[in-house]
Amino acid sequence: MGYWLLKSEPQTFSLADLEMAPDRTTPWEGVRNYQARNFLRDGLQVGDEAFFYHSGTARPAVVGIVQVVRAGYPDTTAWDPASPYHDPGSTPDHPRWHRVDVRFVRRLRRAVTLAELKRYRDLLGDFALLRPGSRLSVLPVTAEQWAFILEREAQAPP
DNA sequence: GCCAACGTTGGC
DNA sequence: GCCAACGTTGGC
Repeated sequence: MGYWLLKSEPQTFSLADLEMAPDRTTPWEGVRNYQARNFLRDGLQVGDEAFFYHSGTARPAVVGIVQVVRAGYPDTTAWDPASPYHDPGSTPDHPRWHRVDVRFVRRLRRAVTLAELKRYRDLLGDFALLRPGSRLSVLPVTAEQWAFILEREAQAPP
């Protein structure tokens, strides 16, 4: 089973929004970066778990856990001219962008902030989130990194 | 609001 | 294929 991290700006779509969504499930769509697209299309499998990460805030942090309930399938918002994610280069015959469906699992007992993760950079190894200038909105997490962040959750903030 | 990092575009 | 210009992301 794989582990991932999904970024979202809470003002656009927050963990609370997911909690209130029908079935507590949402398509993870609108990703328009090829590397992230490849993870969505080929990497994330049903049953995989992902951290829900809030970016673009004063306190960027891992705030929850979601589970993949549908593996990669075409992102139809790409060929919807009314969608902010419209991309005329993607067509039903040749979809360029993909999405997955994720379901809310739980909120973390406390947010584990980016600042905190940076303090433990040495213990986290090569973590995609901590790479300089990393802007990937979908990124892989190793089993060790996953376990470590859950350990941090169980402890008092540093 | 600023700025660094990065991806994409398009001229050549 | 190179590279400058531009737009976007996202932390601070």
